Amino acid sequence: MGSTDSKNKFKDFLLSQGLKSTNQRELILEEFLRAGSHLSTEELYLRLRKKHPRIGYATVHRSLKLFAQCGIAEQRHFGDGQARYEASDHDEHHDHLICVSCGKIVEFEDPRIESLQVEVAGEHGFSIERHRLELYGSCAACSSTT
Amino acid sequence: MGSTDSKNKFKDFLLSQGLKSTNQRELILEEFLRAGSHLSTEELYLRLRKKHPRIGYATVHRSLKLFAQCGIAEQRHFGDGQARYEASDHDEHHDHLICVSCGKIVEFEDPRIESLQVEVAGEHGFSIERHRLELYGSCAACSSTT
DNA sequence: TTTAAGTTGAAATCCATTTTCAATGGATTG
DNA sequence: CAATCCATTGAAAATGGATTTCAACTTAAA
Repeated sequence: MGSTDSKNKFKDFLLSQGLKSTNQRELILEEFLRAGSHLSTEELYLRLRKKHPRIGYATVHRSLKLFAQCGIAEQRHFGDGQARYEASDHDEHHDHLICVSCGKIVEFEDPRIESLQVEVAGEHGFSIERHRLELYGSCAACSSTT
Repeated sequence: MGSTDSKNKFKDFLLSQGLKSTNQRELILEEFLRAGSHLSTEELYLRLRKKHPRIGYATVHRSLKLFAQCGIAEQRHFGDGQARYEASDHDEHHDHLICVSCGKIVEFEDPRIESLQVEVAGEHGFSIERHRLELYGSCAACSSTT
């Protein structure tokens, strides 16, 4: 999904909900899309503050929630106690590899795992809505350093 | 792993760390083993309080952390904002199915998924230490009620 | 404009978790 | 057994990320 698509989708969302387009929301969305994935609220706030010191943490927080509601972002938790957000890519679901040493996060997808999940859930009478798969370990760089 | 094993393992752990066996720790461990899986600190504390009103929340919290350190318990997060603990079963790893409607938690394991995880991680140069796989959806009972 | 309603940012609040600290208790030593 | 040392306990306070409050400010519709 291109960044223009996301911006339009967000505008449509605001309209449809009777919410307003504001300068802050635009700035926050732009920085969010520019910054790449897996940012915490805090990190996005700090990045924004460099150029726009008047934007408050609460507004960043509220905007990220709106992005998630609208479907252009997704909230994640990787066990460090902070929520992180990533830009949605609705065509492709993906899971995460997290390096416990340097914090690097790599996305992957594997249809074989996906279908096994559905199968296993079915055996227990469950129908899956969503799932979370995270692999924690050492990336190539960190493995070779040890 | 039997409950006697866990108790012995915990005593050995305390000794090896220069920590002390106390009445509270024994009571908390017994209730933890008796109560079954996926309890939050709060839930365990409330159960204990019925029979032992003098045990404090902080002590329950600290004991659970000790159980985890010692390897007889594991901490989990299922996205409801509370940490949960379950008794370790070191022979068998397992993952979780969580019903988003009634909160029911079912454990499962699938060696095929496990080995695919190792394979996929290897393709990205990662060596896995641990992973987390959670499937969220509706259990049989909740699906039929809708 | 004018007006009604949503938005903003600083500060306050929330809530699970974690820490503090004075009192208490376990275990080692003489 | 008594003395001593040091870990433990529990109530209360502190912490930290997430969320809400509220008065001032914007936006967009009339």
